[in-house]
Amino acid sequence: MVDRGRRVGLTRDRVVAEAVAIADVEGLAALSMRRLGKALDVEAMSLYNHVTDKDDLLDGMIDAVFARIDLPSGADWREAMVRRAHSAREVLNRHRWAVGLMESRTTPGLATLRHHDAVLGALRSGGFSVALAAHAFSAIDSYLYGFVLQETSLPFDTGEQAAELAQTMLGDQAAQFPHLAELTVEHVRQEGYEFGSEFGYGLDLILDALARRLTSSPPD
Amino acid sequence: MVDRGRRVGLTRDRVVAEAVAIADVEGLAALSMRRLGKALDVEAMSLYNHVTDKDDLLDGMIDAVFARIDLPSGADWREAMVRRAHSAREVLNRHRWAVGLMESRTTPGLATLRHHDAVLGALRSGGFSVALAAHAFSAIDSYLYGFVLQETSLPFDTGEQAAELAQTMLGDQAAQFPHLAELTVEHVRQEGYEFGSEFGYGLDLILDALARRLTSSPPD
DNA sequence: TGTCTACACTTACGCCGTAAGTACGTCAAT
DNA sequence: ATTGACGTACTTACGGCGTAAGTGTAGACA
Repeated sequence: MVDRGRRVGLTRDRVVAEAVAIADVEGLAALSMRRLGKALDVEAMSLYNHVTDKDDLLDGMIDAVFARIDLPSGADWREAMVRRAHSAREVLNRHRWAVGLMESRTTPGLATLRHHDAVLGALRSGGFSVALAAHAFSAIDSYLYGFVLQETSLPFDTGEQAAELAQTMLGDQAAQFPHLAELTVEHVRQEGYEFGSEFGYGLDLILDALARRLTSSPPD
Repeated sequence: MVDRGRRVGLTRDRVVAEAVAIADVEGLAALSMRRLGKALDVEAMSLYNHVTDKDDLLDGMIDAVFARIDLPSGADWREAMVRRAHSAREVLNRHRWAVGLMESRTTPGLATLRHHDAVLGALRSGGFSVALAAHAFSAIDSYLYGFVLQETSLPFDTGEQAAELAQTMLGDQAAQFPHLAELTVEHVRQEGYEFGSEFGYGLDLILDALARRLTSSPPD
């Protein structure tokens, strides 16, 4: 029988943290209770002393991710939004499984609530009405999650790889999809193109429009 | 032995369509090869004559969803974008599993390519440069997917339900999250509020900003 | 010292995706 | 009319999954 006296006590946090680590390295699909137990030197069933469910574990993982995103800070609301958006993008990219998982989670954890509250707070003290803050929050977060969703599912990193892949995918059907072909040839196949740099452009679009609503304000 | 002479031939399309139907009604988690086989009156393994993998099946399902989204049409690019965005939102909402699944698919199907090509085409003939069309495409789709992602994971439909839920979730911690509390009380708890109506607002933000870039154009 | 509690353990069940091999209906060529 | 190849559905089996249920033991406190 294994020596369990000297065990460093398992905790929910340790379990969740290890689950995050496994999902990062091996993908969410590879995360099973048995795999997680092995990583923690414990049988799968022992994990259930710290987690009610696999679902509960997944909830915890999402919350752990939110805890790593920088809260917005600073007097300038716009700058604060930009910084936290980039932080969020970076964190969600480091944990590629997170966005896809969000769809199925419905009960936000503490860090998630704290994060959302801070974002709303930054907007409010930037002069946004409650209604406009709600609009801004929804628009920015939708864009953020959607962008990361697309970004993480891309099977390439650089523009060159993208162009290559696009060419083989389009294949001889290039004629059938002229605009995609055009995009590939004239835009993506540029020295130094990266899809990631699109992020700032779209974010600016939204923030520009919000700024205009804020100053020339009909309050809704 | 079962009568298999009179069988209506299985096809990839029939298999995919039934898989979509099951995922719609019972959720993606309930979709297993055995479950799908049962629905088609066939053993699980027979499905592999029409589908190389479960992954291949999932690819097919995503493509089937894209096939149901209206292509943009009409002379006015903005109106065309609005219509196709609403169509996409509606379709993705009817197949709640789709957005979450997109994250893990990397090889787009025919309908998907056709759809993306048409969107780019509508922008180009609306006067967008290749570069601006790329920006617009990325921004709009990110927003679209992100919005639906959030929308489908909401455990409520009306503002009242949302407010109720928010109140119980915040609980006595309302003081800890003042801005969320404020939002709930002053905004969400309105007669007739629905999160869904946020969609148009954010979309307008993006389209407004794009229109401005288009007319006062530095071409990038 | 004796009892209680917390936590890790074992076993077992019914699912899952799919590799491998088999049987049969259909149809073109003989 | 017979044959043979092909397409398709079938059976069996394997290793892995989440987790219900029950067991054993080390450490804390009386």
